[in-house]
Amino acid sequence: MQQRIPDATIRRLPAYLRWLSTCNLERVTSGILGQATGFSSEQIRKDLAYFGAFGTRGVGYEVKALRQEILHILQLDHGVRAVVIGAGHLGTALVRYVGQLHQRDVDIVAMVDNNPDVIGTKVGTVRVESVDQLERLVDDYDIGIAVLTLPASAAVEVAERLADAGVHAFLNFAPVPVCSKRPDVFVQQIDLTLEMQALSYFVQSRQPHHVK
Amino acid sequence: MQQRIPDATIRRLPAYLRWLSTCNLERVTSGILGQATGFSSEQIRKDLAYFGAFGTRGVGYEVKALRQEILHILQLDHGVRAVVIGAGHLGTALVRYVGQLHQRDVDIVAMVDNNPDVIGTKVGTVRVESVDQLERLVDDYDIGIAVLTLPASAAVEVAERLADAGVHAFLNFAPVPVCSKRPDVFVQQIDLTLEMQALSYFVQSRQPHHVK
DNA sequence: CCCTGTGAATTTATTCACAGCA
DNA sequence: TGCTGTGAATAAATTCACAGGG
Repeated sequence: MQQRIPDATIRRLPAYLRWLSTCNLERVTSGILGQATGFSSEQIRKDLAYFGAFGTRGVGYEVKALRQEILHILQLDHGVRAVVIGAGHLGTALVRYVGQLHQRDVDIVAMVDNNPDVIGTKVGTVRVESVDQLERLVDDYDIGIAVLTLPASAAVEVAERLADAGVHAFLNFAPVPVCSKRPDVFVQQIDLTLEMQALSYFVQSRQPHHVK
Repeated sequence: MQQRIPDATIRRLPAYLRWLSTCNLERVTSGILGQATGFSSEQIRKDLAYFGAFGTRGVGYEVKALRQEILHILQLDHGVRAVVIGAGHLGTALVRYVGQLHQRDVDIVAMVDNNPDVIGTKVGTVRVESVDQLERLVDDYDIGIAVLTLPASAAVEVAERLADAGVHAFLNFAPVPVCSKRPDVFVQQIDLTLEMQALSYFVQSRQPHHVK
């Protein structure tokens, strides 16, 4: 074995995981899981087979064991800690939203802002820290992921600081590319206006397909 | 001509568009545009060539003309109207966020909620309407896009109603697949917890690549 | 016989390489 | 010469098809 795992596979695993966590079944087949998550059964079998043979032929997969397996693959059994940079509308909304879900796989341990009025306040159970403390925070909490919800003007510089401090994974809501020159850093861009503009095309073309 | 346009191409066009709208240049080359947006110059040339030959050999592209062309391709010169369903933390944050950007290509004309306390209030300039008025709203404003920021429990049903009313494009923040049985409906899923879980994998693997 | 696991075929997307026009 | 436009080559992802164990 030991071949490279497709990106696309990794992105589907969390969807499988969520369904497995809420299905209340002992066993599933790739067909059932596919129905529930919207992917084809072959795709699911192929995705899982990259990591080993977890199923039983003629029967299917043990839900509990499969769930553990995916948690392990995604390194969610270690517990990953994240910071949200920017305590504006979007940042606070995300923190509250994630807080509502009882899901402690990825733990948001702090928020960061530069506005003295919000530094020291709390959003749910999460404290807002000063951006001056950024490096210390990353170090103290062993931060793996940073969620960027700040203005484009500030995002590039702060991302650079975070990367220097050892954060190698970003979820970037700022409408600007960050750390694009750093191959050691993984950036997932989420850009609402861009998504909506792309949707505009698909509205008219009415193409018969779904995107995950 | 008249071949099928790759999805991936359509998703890149909005990024080109944004940069063209803010670059303050007369002309660009595919190389410059690539540098700025993080894509390769060949990819940009190929993307644009699907729709015609807009450039001049040895020179590059006329910024203003190219911008118009992309607006037209994405149907953003028509003006597309959107509703945000759910006036909770996330919904209001999104509306404020998009309101801040002066960008009237996709116009958020209303929000919808079922909570009597927020119905009738305003988020920025956008009014919150009752979910009872959903169908009338879609019809009156000729809504093309719906942004779903409501609980999973309600999302499926409301999406179905929207689709019946004629909305064929969704940006779905609810952690549940919607309208998966309707090939005429295009759904772009955005799922924060799933994205973060996938990031967790990439943190450890430190793969040298970027995702757009 | 059912459902997994997997090579092979196909489709989709990206990169290369260069011909051709300003 | 410089940069576009594009066929050809490559790489990535998905679907097919079926062998094989329970």
